[in-house]
Amino acid sequence: MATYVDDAWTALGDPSRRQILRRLAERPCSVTEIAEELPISRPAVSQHLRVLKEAGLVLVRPQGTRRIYEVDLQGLATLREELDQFWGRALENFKRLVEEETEQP
Amino acid sequence: MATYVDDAWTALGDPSRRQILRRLAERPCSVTEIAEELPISRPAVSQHLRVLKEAGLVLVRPQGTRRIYEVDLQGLATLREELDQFWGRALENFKRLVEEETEQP
DNA sequence: CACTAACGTAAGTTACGCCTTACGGAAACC
DNA sequence: GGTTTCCGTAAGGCGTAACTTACGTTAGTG
Repeated sequence: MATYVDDAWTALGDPSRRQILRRLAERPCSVTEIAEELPISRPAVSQHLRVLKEAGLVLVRPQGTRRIYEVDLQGLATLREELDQFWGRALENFKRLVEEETEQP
Repeated sequence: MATYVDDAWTALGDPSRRQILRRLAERPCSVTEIAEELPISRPAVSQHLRVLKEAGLVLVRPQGTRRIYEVDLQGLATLREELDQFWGRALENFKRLVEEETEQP
């Protein structure tokens, strides 16, 4: 269940994909629309969207000949939770270490 | 100021680096210590730690011949804030779209 | 002062990810 | 039915990131 999200981190490792996702966060739009605002070709955008889709970060909604992509809020929420958990654990261990140091200098 | 964090996302794009960071979140430890638990060589770990350090995700603390690495809570917090902002914006736009649709079907 | 342990870095190889062009298919429009 | 638009995928080139081995350095240890 969490194996899915690990790919989300890998997906966000690419600058172009982060830019695409940022774009989709503003409003859903088509492939061509995205490609026009990026310095890469349309097929390249298609491939990035495929990766983002497999990572559970975007959703597709066919509309005529066009395919409207949008952010998958659920996938994004899962990512946020994972980062939160990680952050919490790091903070815990940090506090614990500080306490141990003050107890035994 | 935010240029820094963008590299953090790239840094977390690598599975080995995520594993290293997870390890450091449990407790700070040395390079050799990390390498022993990973399927890669010690110099490889060194290189990963360098990337994580430049991304502002880890800190180094020399201790004798060893170098103790630990999670940089500040860098991690910045990352969390960025994700939070992004998530908030996506959620806003989603709500807005739903409202627009219900108003004009 | 050797000797060892722990580490960073350089050099080199290799594998993989990103991008391109080219092609084929599905839906609207005439 | 022909044409156009929009899109996904295949094939291939290419840069680079991730790893390895080899070496040099620094700090403890006897």
